[in-house]
Amino acid sequence: MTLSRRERLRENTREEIKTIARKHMQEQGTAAISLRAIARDMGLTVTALYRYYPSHDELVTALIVDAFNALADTMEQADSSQPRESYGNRLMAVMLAYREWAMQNPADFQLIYGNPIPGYHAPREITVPAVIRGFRVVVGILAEAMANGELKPSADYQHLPPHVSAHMIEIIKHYGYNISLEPMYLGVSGWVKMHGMIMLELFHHTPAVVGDPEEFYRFEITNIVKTAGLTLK
Amino acid sequence: MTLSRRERLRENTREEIKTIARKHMQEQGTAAISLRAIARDMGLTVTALYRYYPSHDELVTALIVDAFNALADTMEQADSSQPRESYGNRLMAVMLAYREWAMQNPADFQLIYGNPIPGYHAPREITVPAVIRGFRVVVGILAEAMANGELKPSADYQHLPPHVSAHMIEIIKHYGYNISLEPMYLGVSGWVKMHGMIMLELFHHTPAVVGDPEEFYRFEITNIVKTAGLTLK
DNA sequence: TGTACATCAGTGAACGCGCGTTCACTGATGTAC
DNA sequence: TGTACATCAGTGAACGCGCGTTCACTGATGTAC
Repeated sequence: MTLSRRERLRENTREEIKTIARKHMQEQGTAAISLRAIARDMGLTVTALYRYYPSHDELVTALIVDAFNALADTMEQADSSQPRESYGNRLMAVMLAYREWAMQNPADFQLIYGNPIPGYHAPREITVPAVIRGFRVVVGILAEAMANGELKPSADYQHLPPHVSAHMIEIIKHYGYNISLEPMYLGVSGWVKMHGMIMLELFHHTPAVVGDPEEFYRFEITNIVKTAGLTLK
Repeated sequence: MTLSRRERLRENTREEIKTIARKHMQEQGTAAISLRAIARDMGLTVTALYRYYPSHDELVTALIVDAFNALADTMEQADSSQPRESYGNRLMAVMLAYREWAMQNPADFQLIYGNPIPGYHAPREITVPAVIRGFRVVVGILAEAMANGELKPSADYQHLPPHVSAHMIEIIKHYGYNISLEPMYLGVSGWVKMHGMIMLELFHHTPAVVGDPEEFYRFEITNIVKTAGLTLK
């Protein structure tokens, strides 16, 4: 579908607004996204922005959706950069890409996973599908590995508390993940650790403890992958 | 050291200011700590507050220090609630207390571990010792367990990347932790996972995935403790 | 025990700045005949 | 191909609100002789 000249200009302006909003987030934090400040930077009056986003909240929502999608894009790319049958390497690549993206886009990461913006409530019907996309990448790799008998059966997950396993099975059905409980559990368990390391690094808590956060991260995710019984080539 | 009547009243007012600031944080987020709003709630003029805290930033610093200390208090109490020789149970109790505190004081947890407040920079010489206190509890338990031969030697930590192990050894020396590298690594590795689960729960990302975040948390930390070779009684 | 003086808590006006949103408008660009 | 009209981008004033900080001040409480 081709866009008219006017529509193209309009799209450009919408993108420019988001770009400047992101710059402000990097510099002042996610709470500092301000229509007036953006307008000032663009050499426009505030009111002009209302032609592009009907309110402050709509702009924030657009930024959140963009961030989730950019993160998922990065993960998908990392996945496809490795040979299909090297499940361990694919998982490593995805996890490294996840951290890499967070470090290069700290404000966007805070926007989607950090403190909520005061007074803003994300509409779940918009953000949830975007989260799913990223998680699906991890789950997909684990499912393929399992199907090919490369996942070490862990004693752990058989003792999962009843509510947790029931809910995970529910989720698997609901989102159409084509996997069993074990890879689902492994995915979540690895994800929370990844997330902890990244959050702590992002807010400068880990460097003081581990020295080199990237080395530490790499070490930890290597262990996760090995514990799952996957081999690295 | 006894305080005069005036000094006691003064201390009360300082505490009341912080209490109301915390209430505002819970309701509006950490970025919403405002001297004017606090004064309004107390029935005072803004300028009166300047008698108690010389600036907005000083108040925030006081809140941060309080939060770190309250968290460390909770951890120490949990530790001493268990028999001295039940290292596994002590560790479990401390980790459960850590989450419990975060859930009961979400705003304080965000204040110390979440997005920084725009324009505020925490003076490290004040906050760092407060962080150390909590970590020392975990490290202490691991050290005692190790001294009593209860820690399973893990193959993992021997392959720690050079920068990481060097830095950890440095930290052990600097803060006078009386432990070797292995319990230090186990402490950090467990901490980052704990942190990830709590952060995700705090911002409502996990419930959608694991159903019951507390059950999941308990399951994961039980595995951490068992993996370290500690027994639960 | 009473009085003079210092200390302290709190006031009120002001400065200079920020924000999101509504409204009636001007002037340029695109479209239909 | 030229003209009339509709669509769109952007303006400028205004509303009503928020914030931290400084300053000169009043009036109550405590202290020293």
